[in-house]
Amino acid sequence: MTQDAFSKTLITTASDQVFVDMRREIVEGSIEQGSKISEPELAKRYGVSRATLREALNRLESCYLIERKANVGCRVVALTAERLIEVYQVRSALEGLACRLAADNMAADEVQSLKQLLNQHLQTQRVKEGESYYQEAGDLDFHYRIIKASKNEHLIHLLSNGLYQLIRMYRVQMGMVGPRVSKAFDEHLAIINAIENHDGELAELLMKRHISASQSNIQAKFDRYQSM
Amino acid sequence: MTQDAFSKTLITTASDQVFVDMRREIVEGSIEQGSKISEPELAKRYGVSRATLREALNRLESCYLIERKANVGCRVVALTAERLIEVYQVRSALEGLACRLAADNMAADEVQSLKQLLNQHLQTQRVKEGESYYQEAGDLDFHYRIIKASKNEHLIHLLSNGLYQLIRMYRVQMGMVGPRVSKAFDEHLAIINAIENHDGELAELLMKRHISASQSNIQAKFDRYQSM
DNA sequence: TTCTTTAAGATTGTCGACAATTTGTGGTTA
DNA sequence: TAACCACAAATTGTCGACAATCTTAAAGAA
Repeated sequence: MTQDAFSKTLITTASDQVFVDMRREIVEGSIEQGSKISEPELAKRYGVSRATLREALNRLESCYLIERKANVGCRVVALTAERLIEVYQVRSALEGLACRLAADNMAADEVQSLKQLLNQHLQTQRVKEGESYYQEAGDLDFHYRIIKASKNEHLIHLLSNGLYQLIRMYRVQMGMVGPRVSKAFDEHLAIINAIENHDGELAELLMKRHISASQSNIQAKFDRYQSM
Repeated sequence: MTQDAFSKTLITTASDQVFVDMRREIVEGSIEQGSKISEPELAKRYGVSRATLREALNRLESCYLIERKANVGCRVVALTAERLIEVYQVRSALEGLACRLAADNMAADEVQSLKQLLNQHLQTQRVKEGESYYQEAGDLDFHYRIIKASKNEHLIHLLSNGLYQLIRMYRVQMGMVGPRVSKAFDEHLAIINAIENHDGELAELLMKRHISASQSNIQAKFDRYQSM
């Protein structure tokens, strides 16, 4: 899988490595959602001490991938329909804000670069039809750039380090890969235009609508998944 | 100081205690903003091992009160004008959402209870004029109830455990105590009315405006503080 | 049988010590 | 003088072991 912009984490220490590895395994489902986590077992598996593992667990907790209870232990987050709605409500508000700020702040060359990304994205799409990871990474990169362009460090952190891994987890495990391609492209284009015109209000509205559509899409998959 | 609803944390372990204690000291300024944190020193001061202290530091990091760099250490967050703006932009978006959801979800008796809180709040205000903590706690409780009424657990967690301690830190250390009392009361009342009428759109707008006013207020204090 | 109690097992919380890395200081060289 | 390097001190990262707590399963009472 090609790595998306959200997943790039500077790895310095052993616990960084464990954190990144576990994050990937949880998001991709290798470590099953809702399952209990045994500290001794995982420490052995990653070849580190429990202290190091616990450091990683702490960080996984702050990005909402695991939940802890004192004297009881950790559990991987469970993907429920309710949580999906909650997360997307929050995402909509935050990314709407990011998009409005981006419309205010983004320089002309940044907008051009974003347009270029979108075109490139479309090309890849046509050539590699069916290979979903490119699209997934592409979509994420688009959102990432806009979030970055908000220039609001707190907001950037909240979305990149906090929310997006959980969103990815839903998308990956629901098998969100193909269908919404061309439609999402048009929506992205409309958002860029609003940003280019520095129309923050419109940009925010379009982004919220875009995310709302994404939510409906994933929710439909979720319902199908549930009824199997 | 009377404790506000946001600060109530269930204390089970030693690191819970250290976490709550340090949080209070950082918010109130006993541990100076921007100062470096020495793990051995603080561990000794709280009478716990470094492992326990580090557990607490991890949690302080996830509520944005300290910042860590690998192999370098922790530093208490620095209260800057830029960060204040960033935090309030995020707060406005999230609490606006919370308020809209509350307007959709809140039951009649919950609304009554909220009205009652506001009245009680006003009484206390008149009696204890000058004693600022009541007001501070009262205002926070008002916001807390609305956030809770959103019924969105993710949003609740994001605001209560994530953002509000940092907001409190600004308010406490800037000495936000007295002046905006009666005006804030009217704004609170208008918000309740919108919620009672289940007018989510209006409730969101009013809450955002209320927070925006709060921001201007605190920012003015900040500028005065800076120029001293 | 069903509910409560109790004890054994397993898991998490905490500790002190060691290893790895960074920081500060002093000396050397251009 | 200024820049660079080397070394020492201090700090953070990591480890294995012990203490406190929870879970489970067996034994006993209603």
